[in-house]
Amino acid sequence: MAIEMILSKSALKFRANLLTTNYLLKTPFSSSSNVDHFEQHPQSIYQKVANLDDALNLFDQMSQRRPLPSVVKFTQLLQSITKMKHFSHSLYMFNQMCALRVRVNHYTMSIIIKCCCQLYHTNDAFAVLGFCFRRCIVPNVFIFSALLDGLVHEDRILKSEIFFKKLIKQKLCEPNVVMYSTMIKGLCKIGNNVIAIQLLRLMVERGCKPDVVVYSNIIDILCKDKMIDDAFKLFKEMEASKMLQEMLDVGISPNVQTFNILVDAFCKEGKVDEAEDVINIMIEKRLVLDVVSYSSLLNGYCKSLKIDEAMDLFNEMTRKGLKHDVVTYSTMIQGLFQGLCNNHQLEEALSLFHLVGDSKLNSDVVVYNILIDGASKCGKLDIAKTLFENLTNKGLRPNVRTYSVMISGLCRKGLVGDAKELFLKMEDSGCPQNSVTYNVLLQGFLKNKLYDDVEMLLHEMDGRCYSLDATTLSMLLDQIAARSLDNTLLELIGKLVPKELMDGPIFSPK
DNA sequence: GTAGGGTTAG
Repeated sequence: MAIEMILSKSALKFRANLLTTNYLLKTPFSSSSNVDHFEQHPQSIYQKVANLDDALNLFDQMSQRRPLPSVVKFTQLLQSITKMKHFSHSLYMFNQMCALRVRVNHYTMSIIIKCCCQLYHTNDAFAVLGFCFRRCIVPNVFIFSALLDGLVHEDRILKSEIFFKKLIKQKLCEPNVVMYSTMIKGLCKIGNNVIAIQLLRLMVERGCKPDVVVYSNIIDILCKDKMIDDAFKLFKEMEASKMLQEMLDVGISPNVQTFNILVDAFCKEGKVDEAEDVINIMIEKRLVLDVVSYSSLLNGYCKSLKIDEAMDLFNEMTRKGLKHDVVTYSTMIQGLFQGLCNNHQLEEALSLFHLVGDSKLNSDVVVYNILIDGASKCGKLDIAKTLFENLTNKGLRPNVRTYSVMISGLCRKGLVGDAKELFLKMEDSGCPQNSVTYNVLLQGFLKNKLYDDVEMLLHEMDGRCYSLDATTLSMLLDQIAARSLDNTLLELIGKLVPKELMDGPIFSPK
């Protein structure tokens, strides 16, 4: 079978440490009862567990029932945990489900694949396909979408394109609107907007009707594409309205979210007044503004440093009964930091953070990243350090951005030794460094005149195929000009310069 | 009972 071809390579790479392959493959077909006697919980409880502890307790209870609750209930619980982003716990629970011989199905497998992907183990996710086949679960569009999203998530856009084309050519799966939307997002991620728009045309040709999400995405990328300079701004706006017209032509009315994209686009260009106009049109059209509409405008105010307006809007949302979520809090906190970084604002940001209390809103690593970065940019490294410790104490795992902002903060204070130590700790903590981490540390070394370390790091970057960002590059060239660095390094540096910096925008010739 | 659009690092 053709699909075995897709599996063969990735299956070999399957790492047993994530999902114990042998164990999974040995688990015989289910003997889980079709009759569900676990009815004392209302239906919704599996989908609405409040936190990880509750979910794990519920899972224990369910596991002890005989006969076992249905796979639907197990899967719903699995999904709740996945939505809370406890991906490793989901995988653990999946293993337990298999041990209990729950007859896992398409729903279960698409969740498991998503978990692997979110943990940056997309190769393992592909290997999970082998498990599906052994269980006679023929991958469907949900499973393939999850895999495609995994490749996009890992920035393996070329791979995702190949995979997507393979699915179509070998008739393994006819992509639906969500899958096209994922592929379009991937293409946009690497600035391949032209191809993204071609794909929009292709999906129409193939009889798949783009929906508001696809159009919103296209409008979004047309609006915020930084590759196109100011001269093309007008074109972008025209193109955006053409899209709106097309949407009307195919009978999709712009909804709140479509307007949201326009609000967002205006805000990102610093045109808050125009964004306000759009909001007013929405109000005229009696569209109910949702948390996303406000979120975009909030972001607009913050980016334009109109912090008072942002705070007013933030409070207005509460008055209108809209619930703040992780994104609105993050945006507001970020805004408070983005001001003049004076003590007053740092305090305000921190008090907002504490105001949230003990909810999941202040257990979000993104919020911590913003706070840590903000605090260290305000010169309050001690606060940044405390936040970093708090995060770990809460059982949250710092991600690559957390480490990068911490390393950057340490270097800013000249604590390069500590920065280096943290940098080395990353790999052991299961959070490998990326190109940004390298650039941050490299800048730290340069600023602190540690030229031997600079050279060593450049070689490591070469080995990992990472590239230099514009700031690091110019700092390196300055040091070479000043003869602090040997000009024999130029060849190595040349290898580390990304093509975009040399030639400007690249458009795929395909 | 499944998936895709709004927040973070150089």
